[in-house]
Amino acid sequence: MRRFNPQQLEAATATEGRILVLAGAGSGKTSVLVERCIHLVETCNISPDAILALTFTNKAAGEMRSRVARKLGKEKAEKITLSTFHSFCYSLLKNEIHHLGYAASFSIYQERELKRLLEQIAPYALEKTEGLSKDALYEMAKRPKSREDEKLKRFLSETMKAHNALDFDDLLEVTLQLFENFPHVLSVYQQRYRYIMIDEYQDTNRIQYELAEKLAHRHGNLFVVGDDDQSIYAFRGSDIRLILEFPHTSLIKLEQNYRSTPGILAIANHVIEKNPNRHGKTLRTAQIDPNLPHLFVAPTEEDEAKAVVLRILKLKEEKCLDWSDFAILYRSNTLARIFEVELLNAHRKEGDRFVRGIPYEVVQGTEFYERAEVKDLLAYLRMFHNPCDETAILRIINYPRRGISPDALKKITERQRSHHERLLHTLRHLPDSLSSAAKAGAAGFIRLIEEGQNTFKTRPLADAIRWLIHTIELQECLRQENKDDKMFQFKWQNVQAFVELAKTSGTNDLGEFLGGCMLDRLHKQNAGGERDRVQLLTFHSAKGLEFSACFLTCLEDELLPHEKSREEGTLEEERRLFYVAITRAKRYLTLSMAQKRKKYGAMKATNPSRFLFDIPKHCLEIEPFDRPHTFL
DNA sequence: GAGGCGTGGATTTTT
DNA sequence: TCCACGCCTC
Ligand SMILES: Nc1ncnc2c1ncn2[C@@H]1O[C@H](COP(=O)(O)OP(=O)(O)OP(=O)(O)O)[C@@H](O)[C@H]1O
Repeated sequence: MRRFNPQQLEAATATEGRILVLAGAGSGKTSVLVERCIHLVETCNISPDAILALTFTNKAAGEMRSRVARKLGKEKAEKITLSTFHSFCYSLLKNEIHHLGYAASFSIYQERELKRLLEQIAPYALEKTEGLSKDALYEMAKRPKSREDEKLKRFLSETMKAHNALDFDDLLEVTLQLFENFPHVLSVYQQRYRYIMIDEYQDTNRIQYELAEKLAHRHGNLFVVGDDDQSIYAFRGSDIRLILEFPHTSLIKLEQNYRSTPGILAIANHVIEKNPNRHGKTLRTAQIDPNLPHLFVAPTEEDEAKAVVLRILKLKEEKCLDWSDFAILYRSNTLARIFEVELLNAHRKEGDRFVRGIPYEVVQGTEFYERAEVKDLLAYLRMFHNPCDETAILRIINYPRRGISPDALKKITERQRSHHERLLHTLRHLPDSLSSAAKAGAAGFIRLIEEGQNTFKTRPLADAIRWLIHTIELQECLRQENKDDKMFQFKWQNVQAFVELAKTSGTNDLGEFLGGCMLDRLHKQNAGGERDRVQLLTFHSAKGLEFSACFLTCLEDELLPHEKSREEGTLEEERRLFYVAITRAKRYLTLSMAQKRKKYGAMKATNPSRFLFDIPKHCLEIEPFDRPHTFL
């Protein structure tokens, strides 16, 4: 706090009332939040468990906690409730959801799973379903516009309740319902959280707003910080008006940027200026640095990736940076692939040896959890924990094969539906028409569930998972399925990585572990291992972070602005996204694009992002493209 | 009931 | 390019 300017100081020490900090990128908003936590505890003697600080991503929450811990010590820092809205609601519901008739062991359904479920129930919920895609059904249930839509929505929520399951939106919605219907529950939390603060407030949605208002109602101390120019989650329901119209007792603006060089700030301003309807914020910097951001145009996507990697090697050497000072940013997750390949193949000097590969981390990478073998294991765990989770059950009811064919399954679910039973009940009382193979399979499956539940209750988590893998003969099953040994090895490694994840997750509680997997996308790198890695992430997930050197890649029309944004009419949001990305860089910023990129396997010519034309030429150092002479 | 093969559709962004 | 799903045969 010593280095804070007067406005920051004011914000960090104004503890009472409703305070809005509205300020541009890199002006120290998050720093203020951190110092405010410290000030409350150290100077005002507020108990850390009276503080609720909500962030947008788990990564941001983690980062904030470690910054607070540096000053307050780990013990006090851990007592602060510091998480995303979703994690906060999840933990709260674990304790309180019984009021609403769910069990604490509730599952969390992914969007995909919800869509699939909608397809299954639609014929029973609607008059006619032909011509309705699963996306259309999803839209109907989420934002009902007619009686029919309402019917589908109700049917879905009844089904979800029967499955004892929530989706991501439900975590917030159900918490709000709880607060509305059980005032005595709300009052406990209102009482407890005397100071509430929210980061990235420009990206909160209506429900988050209502939750915050309800929680802050008693003490009235609500502190929100944000930047309307960085609102990039409208597609998820965030509403910029919530910050612009936030009723406040005090408004504080921060105008000094401490993060970036003047050259970086200049292009950020040129880009965002082109948006109409802005609430003109000024950003100054006191830094002196004559360097300009760079721009290069590569012939192909592969050339672009190679060039980025070479630049990283060169810059690291020249400026003595760590790997983790570098970030490669891109619009969509799939683009990470190309850079991963080049990072893996890069040769570099370490001391006087040549080594292959640059350490990197794909931030928020969900690839691991997308793997079928991992999803299967998770489904087993979910089923043991919450036997009503029929999405999980249906996924693995015949995997590995146990004789329950699609035909048999149809008979089972038909009976289930006509008798209004739980799936497990039907599996215990099978229809006679089933083949004997299916009957035997179902009986074995029921035994497995019972044994599994017992095992997971009594044994340490990793042991129990090993038991599961052994019992279902997963290794043999994978070997048989994958004639290609390499593929088998790869999948088996993922299975083992999952066991490792459980071992290092720091919990033996199945529910807690599952929560971590679903909400946090726990990663083995999170749990330890080498931290110093080049960071690969989307423009979206870079929000709130900063890096010494940033590479903004794939800056092509159709990618940025994304072609889909054209139909949606969200060009302004795409421009804000570019602004967010630019302002992540502290010292070195390189923009790049490729003239040809593969689309569905075929090379296709590209055009430069239209946003590049918003930057005056004199603000950039435009590099001719030298085909990188690799020493491979 | 299992497994192999061929076709057509897919990719935005996240908790 | 890849994967999911449907159709076919054993
Ligand atoms: N008063 C200050 N003096 C020097 N450096 C500061 C000061 N305040 C903040 N900083 C530094 O400026 C950088 C940006 O701060 P911070 O991340 O808090 O900004 P922010 O407003 O939250 O940014 P964004 O909106 O982009 O998330 C950080 O590296 C921080 O340490």
